[in-house]
Amino acid sequence: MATTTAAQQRAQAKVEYDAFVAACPSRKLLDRISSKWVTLILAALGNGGPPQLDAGCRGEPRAMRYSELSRLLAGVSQKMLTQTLRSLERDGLVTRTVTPTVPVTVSYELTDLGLSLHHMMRGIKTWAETHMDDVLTNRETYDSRAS
Amino acid sequence: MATTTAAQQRAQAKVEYDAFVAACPSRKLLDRISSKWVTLILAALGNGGPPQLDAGCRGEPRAMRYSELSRLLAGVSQKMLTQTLRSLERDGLVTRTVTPTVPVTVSYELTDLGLSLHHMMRGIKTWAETHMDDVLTNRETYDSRAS
DNA sequence: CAGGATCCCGCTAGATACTG
DNA sequence: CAGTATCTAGCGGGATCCTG
Repeated sequence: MATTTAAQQRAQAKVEYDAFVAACPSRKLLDRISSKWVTLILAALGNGGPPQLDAGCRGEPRAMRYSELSRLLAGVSQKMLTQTLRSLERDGLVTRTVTPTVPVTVSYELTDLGLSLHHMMRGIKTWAETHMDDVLTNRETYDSRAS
Repeated sequence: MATTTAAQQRAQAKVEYDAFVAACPSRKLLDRISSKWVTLILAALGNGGPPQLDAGCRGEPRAMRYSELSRLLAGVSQKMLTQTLRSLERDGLVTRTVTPTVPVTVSYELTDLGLSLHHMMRGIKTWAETHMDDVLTNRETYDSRAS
């Protein structure tokens, strides 16, 4: 007979990862995915590129080329874009497909895992955009009070 | 008659902020809220402290004292905790209440705005915890393939 | 107890230049 | 086109000491 019961195993699995604990790997994972560029890349791939002009009409998730992403995420350096994409690929959130044309074509696409994270994070970018004015107002009052 | 129609104003408001644009203030805001400590602080205040042992039973949002937060967010330095709380207060996401006892008592609580962001972000921490194993597996296969 | 103020280090973002 | 390589400045963030 096993020394650990099924109940004990379930209990352990339940608290297996806790990001409140410093040493927990999920803390590191949380740190990686809590980044500006990750949020924007997921939003780009998950919504099928730039926001449509006839807003409200969000695109489907689709593969995008490196240069497309580079153009859409204005101001991102090549290094950061490549680096972030690599890390996402390593974690299994995106796939990297190389088509040996001349010149070579590389496209990125969300995996199912990446798509599930996108669903969690798509709201963040929107939240920042829609509540920007509130935050700006709050800052003004805060700064004026502090004198 | 105004030179801008209501429709034009609505159209402008609709694309007022876009985090894909480098110069947009929402890009900076996104950067601020996309941080490990922000995510964890919001999770702490929004779920009323540490995860209940009888899991599934999430607490209500409630005020927490500085020392409570400090204990819960294992490994956070005083500097980062104070700094992050200040920034959240300035942006109007949390309130800071000082009770003039001896010694002084300081508590933090989510505002409505902070609560709305918490609803967007609560999933992130959970996602990291529940998909940790998947990610770990993906990393292994990635690293082994790359030789 | 709840910070403020400093010092300081590491990393990492960003710019630039080069390449298959 | 889609990167890699290299360098550097800046700052995120930890450690320490101090205070109301």
